[in-house]
Amino acid sequence: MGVESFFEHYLQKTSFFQDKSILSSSYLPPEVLYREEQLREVANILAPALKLEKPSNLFIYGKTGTGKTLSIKYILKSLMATAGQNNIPLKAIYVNCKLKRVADTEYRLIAQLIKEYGEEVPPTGLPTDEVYSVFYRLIDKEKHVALLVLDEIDQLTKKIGDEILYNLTRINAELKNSKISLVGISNNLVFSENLDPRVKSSLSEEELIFPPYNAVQIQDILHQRAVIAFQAGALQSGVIEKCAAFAAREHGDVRRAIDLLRVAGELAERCGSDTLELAHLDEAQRKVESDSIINAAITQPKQFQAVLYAILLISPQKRNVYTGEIYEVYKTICRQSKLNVLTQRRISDILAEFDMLGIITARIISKGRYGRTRDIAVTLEGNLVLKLKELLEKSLQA
DNA sequence: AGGTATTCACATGAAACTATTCTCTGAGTTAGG
DNA sequence: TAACTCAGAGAATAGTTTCATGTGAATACCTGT
Repeated sequence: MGVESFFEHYLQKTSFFQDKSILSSSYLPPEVLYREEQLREVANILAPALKLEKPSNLFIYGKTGTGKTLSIKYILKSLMATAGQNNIPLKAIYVNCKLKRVADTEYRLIAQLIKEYGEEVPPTGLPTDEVYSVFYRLIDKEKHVALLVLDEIDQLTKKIGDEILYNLTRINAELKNSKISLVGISNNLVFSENLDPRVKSSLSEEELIFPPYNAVQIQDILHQRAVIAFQAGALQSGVIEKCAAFAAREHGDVRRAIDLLRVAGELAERCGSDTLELAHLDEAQRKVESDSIINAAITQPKQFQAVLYAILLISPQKRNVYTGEIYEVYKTICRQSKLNVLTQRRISDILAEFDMLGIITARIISKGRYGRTRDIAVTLEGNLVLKLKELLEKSLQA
């Protein structure tokens, strides 16, 4: 079949997706299922903002994919709608603190807030105090209440400490006209434990926990979306159930389930099937996993790649690899590809990061008289290892 | 045999350094009046 | 004299190095039997 006729054929064929965007993580459904209680609480806590009183600061905990972000966005949306109808000067700002180069440092977070108020501040070169005073000026210019939602706030403090949170809680003392309330969202359930007590007490005036969804709930949520996302009859029976079961096993992460469903759909579509079958789900799961790992690996900087390549070179022969061995191999790799050789100290950190990313499994063991080291194992399946090795080799040549 | 003390090979932490990107300031220069 | 240019001082940030300290358990070394 020629390319042209392939395109023709492609156009003719109707997709069994009706609206794929429903399955993307940015989709905001008209109704949030199984979070009634949480929604009610959040609404209760934030409602005073409508009367221009400062709502209590709120802290929301819950594992990934438990609907935290979705719920908050949902609330903010209806809150703003009400405020708009009644001409209430209310401003809601949602910031994801994890986004690189957007809000992952104190300076950038404030800069981002300034942007939300319609002004710009240079990306660097200014003292942080300067940026703060610009922000104060902007926010205090006209009387209003600001709701500041900091998503993935634990990432922020992990990187740069909790000083910034202290500064944020102190903002109100500096303001004459306006008031600002903080809503922190964290994936880490024990986040506040290693926080400055002053910060902790003022930040968590109210606390809320989002429990994981169970399998039945995940099913309903998937169903709610699948009905609009797919053409009628596009799903083989049992697909949603199986998808939900996968996710429930992974501590109730709905986002994973939705991703899985979308990828399975794309897969099924690509191989020309009329329906989304159970087999596609299995394949999708493999694909999701290996894609994310490959992607993580090849977007790493050169030095990281060199380290990973070193690991992959040794790992087939041995079950357990130690830091020292990796470092030796790494050094020769560096010399071959004209990279400068980093310290073992640095490599140690890089290995720790790979562990966090889930590319390797590392645990610290003591070999008694023979020292202490990371015990590193590659958990990827053989096929993936080969593929990765190839990609890394190519990348390091260039 | 049983109990300590050592010791290894790193881990982990903190601080300092380097390079890059960007702003702001003020001295010196230029061009027009 | 006003406008312009350009070097230098300062900031923020990422990535790294340097220096310092921590650490779990296999071994070496005792000790008294």
